[in-house]
Amino acid sequence: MVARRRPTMKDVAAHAKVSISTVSYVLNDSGPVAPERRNRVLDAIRLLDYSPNESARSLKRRSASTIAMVVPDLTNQFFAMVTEGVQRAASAVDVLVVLVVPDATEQPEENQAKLLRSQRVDGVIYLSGTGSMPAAIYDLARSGPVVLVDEQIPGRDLPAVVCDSRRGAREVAAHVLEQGHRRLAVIGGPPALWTAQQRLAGYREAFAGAGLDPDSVPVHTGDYRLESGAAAAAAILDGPADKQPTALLCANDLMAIGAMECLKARGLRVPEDISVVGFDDLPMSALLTPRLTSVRQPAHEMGYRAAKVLFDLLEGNDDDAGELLATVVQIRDSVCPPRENR
Amino acid sequence: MVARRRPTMKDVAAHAKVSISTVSYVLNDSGPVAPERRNRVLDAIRLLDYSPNESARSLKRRSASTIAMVVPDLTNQFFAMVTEGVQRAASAVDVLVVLVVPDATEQPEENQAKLLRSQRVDGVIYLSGTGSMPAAIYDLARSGPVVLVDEQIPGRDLPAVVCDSRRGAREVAAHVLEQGHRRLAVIGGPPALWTAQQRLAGYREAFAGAGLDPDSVPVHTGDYRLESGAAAAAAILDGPADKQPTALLCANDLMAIGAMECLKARGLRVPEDISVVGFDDLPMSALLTPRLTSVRQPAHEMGYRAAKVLFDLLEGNDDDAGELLATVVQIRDSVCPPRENR
DNA sequence: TTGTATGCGTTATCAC
DNA sequence: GTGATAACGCATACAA
Repeated sequence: MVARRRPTMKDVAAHAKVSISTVSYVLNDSGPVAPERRNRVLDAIRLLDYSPNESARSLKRRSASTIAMVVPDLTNQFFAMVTEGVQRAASAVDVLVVLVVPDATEQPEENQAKLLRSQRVDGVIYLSGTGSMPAAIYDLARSGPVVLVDEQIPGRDLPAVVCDSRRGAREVAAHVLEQGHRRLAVIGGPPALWTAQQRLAGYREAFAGAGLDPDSVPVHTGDYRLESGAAAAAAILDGPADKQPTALLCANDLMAIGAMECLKARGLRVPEDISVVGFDDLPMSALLTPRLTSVRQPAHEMGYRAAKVLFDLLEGNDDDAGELLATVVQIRDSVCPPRENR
Repeated sequence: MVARRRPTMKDVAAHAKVSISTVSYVLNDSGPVAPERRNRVLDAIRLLDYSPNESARSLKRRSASTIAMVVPDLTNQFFAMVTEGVQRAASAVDVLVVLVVPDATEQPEENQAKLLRSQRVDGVIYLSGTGSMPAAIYDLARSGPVVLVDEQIPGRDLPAVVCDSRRGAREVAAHVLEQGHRRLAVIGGPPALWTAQQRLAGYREAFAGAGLDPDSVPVHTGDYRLESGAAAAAAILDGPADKQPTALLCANDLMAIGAMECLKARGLRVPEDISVVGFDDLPMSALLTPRLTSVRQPAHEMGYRAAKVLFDLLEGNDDDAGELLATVVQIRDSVCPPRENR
């Protein structure tokens, strides 16, 4: 393979026997050019297999046509879907998406901030998964637009695209209550996370709506990961025998799955012995045994919208949007009436 | 937020009362500079919160410090893990990864080729998932380095990082045969895909090794997706009642899962009525009921290695590496001896 | 050791 | 309609 130099506009101009500016004009039709000469240019471009050097363009235009997507863990299908949504929106407008997966063992702050300042990306879409980045993030936001997905930072008002988690949580909880459950337990997410707070709030609304004292329902705190769900379930089962819950409300599917694993390991059946619901409706959740009742978030759509918001911001439109996307409860097999009602 | 112009080297130079080149020298320590002046520069940089414009750098250096990762579907956890591996390797050397998820509805060829030619990326890591891109890919390879992951193109010799699928397949199949199964059926992947061919070959080796005529084992062709596994299973069950298989060898987990769904829907139990094995060992596979016996591929490692190979190529080292990575069979609950041996 | 000047490939301004 | 030409921000050969 001969490592030949890529052709530049100059080469094209020479071949087409026109000036460089003319080539530029046809490339961006940013100026008038006689039909005949335009064709000569087009031909030369094809002939030389020319394509513009985007680095030079970026330099000139002061914009990289690139955004960054920060995501904690691609293996989580929910995050993967959000990311795909971002990708889709970006590629529709010819924008590149660079993937940033902060390594837990380093402190990403400086790196990410540097990335944005380096002008290699015009903006960033941020999904921390932990809710723990106020300082770093906010620094970022001073150098360029940042939009949050699936989370929100209480104090500061960064644009964010989120779901109505509270409503979704209220609805699944209501479903469980309708089945007759009265002794419940919640496995919640990281208290620092907005979504975790919202879901908890939603559960409590449902409790109150069903005449249950929200404060009477024990809340076990997890971290949205599978293992923490299992641990919480174990803690619950190890609690006083006389008030074992008949249903577990888990703030996400991963923890619900962990909880189910734990129950299974202890010989308990779901839902006959204990009902379980999750949140997120991961693709895999419908493949479990029993199929997990959950709340679907439009993950792909969230990513897509977030990207749109970012693009708006980049174009100067201060269209903060910010409506809550809708969730929908997926009723499946992991819930049934409690034993005493059967 | 005042949209102030980002500082340039010139500004730094002015503040530090040195020339532009001196600033450049300390930035890349590409030249000698007196300690005292170096400090002045460093201070100015900090003071102005300066960071170099990477577009300008790319233009000058003729390299973007960016690679592209082409992946068909992030929702597939195997692909997600490979991608994370790539990301990890890249961020270790300060290289950006742009994510390309070809939309099935467009023809990606031209777009991708253009991306590479535009010099926004220095190289590409390619994972088609379908094996169907000879032309487009090969075009790509003329404009810059391309390395394949988890696949290989028969005719042309592009660098590729793959696993020893054949061996893994041989080993699971052997495991199944050891359990006493003699009536088997294979649900294979897309015949165009190298991995599918390898796995099929591995199965056949095991058959032969167990004294079975490889040609006597029916092969149903799927496309590596869940639905196709279900369809294939349905086709098998609808076959002649007198030679129903006692075990299903599925060329990947997704199809195995689809098959299990189908079996379950028809009231068949796994593994009591029929054993099932997969390939890939997706994280979710160990969470199914029954837990799926599968072959683990070091997905993360594959991505990591692929990125390494690409970087070597970019630095001119023609280190094609190319050893096969090892797989390891994960024996779990979806296989048991056939009924007649119990 | 330091500074000046030129070029990287494009875009855009301004004469012609 | 068209074509010089000056930036864009940085790196570097070369002169001082």
